[in-house]
Amino acid sequence: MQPRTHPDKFQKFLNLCREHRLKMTPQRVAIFKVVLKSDKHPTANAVYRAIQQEYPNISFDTVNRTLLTFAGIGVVDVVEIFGGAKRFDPNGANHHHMHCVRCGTIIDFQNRTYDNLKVPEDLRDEFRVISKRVVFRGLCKACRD
Amino acid sequence: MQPRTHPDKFQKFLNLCREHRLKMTPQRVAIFKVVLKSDKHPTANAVYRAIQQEYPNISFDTVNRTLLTFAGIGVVDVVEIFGGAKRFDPNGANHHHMHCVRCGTIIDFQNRTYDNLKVPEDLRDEFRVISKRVVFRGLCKACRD
DNA sequence: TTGACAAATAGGAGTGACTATTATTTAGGA
DNA sequence: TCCTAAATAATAGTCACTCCTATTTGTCAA
Repeated sequence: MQPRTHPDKFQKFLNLCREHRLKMTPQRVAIFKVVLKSDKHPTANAVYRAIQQEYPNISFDTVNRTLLTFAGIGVVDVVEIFGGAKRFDPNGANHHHMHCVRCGTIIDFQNRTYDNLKVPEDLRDEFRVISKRVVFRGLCKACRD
Repeated sequence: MQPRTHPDKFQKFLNLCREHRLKMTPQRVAIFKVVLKSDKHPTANAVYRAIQQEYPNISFDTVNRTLLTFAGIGVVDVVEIFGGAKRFDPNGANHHHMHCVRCGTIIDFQNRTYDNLKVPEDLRDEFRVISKRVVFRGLCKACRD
């Protein structure tokens, strides 16, 4: 049941669900495992298609609703987009994004300096910041040529 | 025809359209003026509803297509979102965004330090950066209470 | 100034991505 | 084991585009 890799992530997932009184269904486990394994930033539909291999009778609505529930309790993140379907991110670590304006690919990258950006003093009264991210738009190597 | 304020922005708009061989139709002028006046980050539908006051027969498709055309030549920007309808931004100046996770409001803010973020050396080979933006997610003052 | 024509628009149909509804099933506590 | 609230499957409905086609209109060249 538990993936061989990421045992700590799976445990953290179980703990978050327990904290929020979510029932542990086989569908939820399967959805979590698919998102966790994905190195991209899958849409609800992409997760749905992957899950169907194992659960042919699962409904899209269940997948989508579950992903939104997971986002609500911090199991996954919803990623910023410039239109189109929502994308989900299992990457718990702080990271930043590059978006290719031509092919739509989103590339993660790490940067300690960006992680430590200070929120300007005058904004702290207006806004409680939960997450910070630097977003680049441009052309990836393949699309640049 | 030309808005009293922003004469330079309107001229820049005309120049960009001419450069790209776009015909200057009354619909395009009206759409540009609506987006320019908007201090929010309107959706295509919001622009459509505003335009209808002046042009009751304009079609949604014309508004949407025109906004995408404008985005393509740099007259407006498409703003990062976390789902839902595309949002457009007339603010030519470099700026950054705060998104309220509860009510969805997007607040612009200026920050010189963020404007001058250096793109990491090792990414410059992989990606040609066109724009940079810092994106906060959190709770605005109204939703925090 | 006046055609000619490619570009642009209006209206409407079609598609993808959710989102709501409802009957049925099930996880998890008493 | 039983009960109940939560979760799911199936499906209908809504929203945000996106495509298609007939008609109109800027723009340019004569």
